[in-house]
Amino acid sequence: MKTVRKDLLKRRKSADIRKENLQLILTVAEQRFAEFGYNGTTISSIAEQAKLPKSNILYYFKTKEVLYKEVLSQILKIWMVDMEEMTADQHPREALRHYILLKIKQSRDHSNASRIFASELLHGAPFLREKLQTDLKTQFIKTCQVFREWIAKQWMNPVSPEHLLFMIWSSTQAYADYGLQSSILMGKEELDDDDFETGADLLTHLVLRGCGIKLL
Amino acid sequence: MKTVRKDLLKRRKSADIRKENLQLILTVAEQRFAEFGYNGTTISSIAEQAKLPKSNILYYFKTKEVLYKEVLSQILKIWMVDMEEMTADQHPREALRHYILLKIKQSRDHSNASRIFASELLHGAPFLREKLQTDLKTQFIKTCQVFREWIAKQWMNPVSPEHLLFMIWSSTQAYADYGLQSSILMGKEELDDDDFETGADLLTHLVLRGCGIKLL
DNA sequence: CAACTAGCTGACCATTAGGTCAACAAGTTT
DNA sequence: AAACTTGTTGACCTAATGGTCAGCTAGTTG
Repeated sequence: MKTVRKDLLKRRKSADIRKENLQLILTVAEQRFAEFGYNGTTISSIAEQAKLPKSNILYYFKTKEVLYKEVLSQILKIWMVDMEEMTADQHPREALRHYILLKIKQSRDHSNASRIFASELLHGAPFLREKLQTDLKTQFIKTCQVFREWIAKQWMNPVSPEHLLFMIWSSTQAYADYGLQSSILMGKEELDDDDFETGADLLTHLVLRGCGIKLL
Repeated sequence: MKTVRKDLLKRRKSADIRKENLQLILTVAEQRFAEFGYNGTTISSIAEQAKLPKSNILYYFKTKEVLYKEVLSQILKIWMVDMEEMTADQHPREALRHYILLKIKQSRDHSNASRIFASELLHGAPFLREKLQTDLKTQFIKTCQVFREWIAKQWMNPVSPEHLLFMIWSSTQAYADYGLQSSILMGKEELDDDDFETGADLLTHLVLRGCGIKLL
């Protein structure tokens, strides 16, 4: 295999090799961690699936913990981006609708990342605590502030910003976390596009109506 | 210790011993599994916390898997009870409000159980799949049917029963699963009674208004 | 109280997992 | 192409973990 590649595609530069392997390992690791959790995932199993020897994984990531943290840090970024887009000058009708849609899409498109994040929280966020207390908290406070301004402008009813945000997070997150349960209960192999759409619609509707936001 | 107990409380009967120890082990195991997951929990750590020798745990539960399954099966029961209470002849206003309240209380009072359940689902429900497909699915279908009848009676808008139920599950469940995250973000040690109440109120409000159920 | 059963436990074992290392191969630089 | 850096890997080590077992003690029963 490798010799073939070498012959066909010339020799790979060191920098490329590094980049490719890092990416490969991170991708595979994300899959495994999502499915089996931190303790349930072995370096060997990652190696096997990546078709690399175990030692090679350890060459790029000194320890399993380092690898896991690397995976995690990428996830938190993804998780926070969408929130930044909501600003006080937007109308909550569009802003919330948009945010909910993005968040549900994320559950579909980055299901592994979402699940790792959830699992981490579930078990007390041992590796993520600090970042939660700093990065995410900052963003959280900002977003709550946006909600408060919307309330001040009487664009929405005075609901608790914190709890509203939790509620949106959990409901959207659920399409990743509990996607399996849902599909089992509905007798499907997997949730389909329609499910994600119905979910997004329902949630948007509940939130907008529940917060007394005019639907236009 | 033991000799003291024996002297003070007479000798314990075999049956009692069995019952007490089983209960003790199950309780401790639930704590550990909730905090560290299946793979992250060692029999030794359970033994240590229960102040029993490891062998004694293995005496009552042949394997770790057996113990875990026993913990799980108790959980699913708890998880399903509340749902049964909703029936078509009740008005959704009271029925849903009541259900949401119970479910959130459950997140508070049985936080460990809730988290184990969540973790199990998150990782593909390896030990629970069957029971989901049978017991829970049956109840799920029943409850969706109740929702449909409410819709037929025009007591609520025609929303997707399945997705509505998912949404209630995830939002209430969140107070157990993400309780830690929430408290970190709000700068508290723990979620307090007030939080649970605010959460329940908000969610109830969103659901009732969002489903067009008259608030009285 | 003798025979029996249930509860208890330390010593032991096999497997596995994370991680090290030394030696070699492949790229890079001068 | 020699010297050097980066990438690769199998063999090896150590610690932990799930689980067994033989022998013990404590309750039960005829």
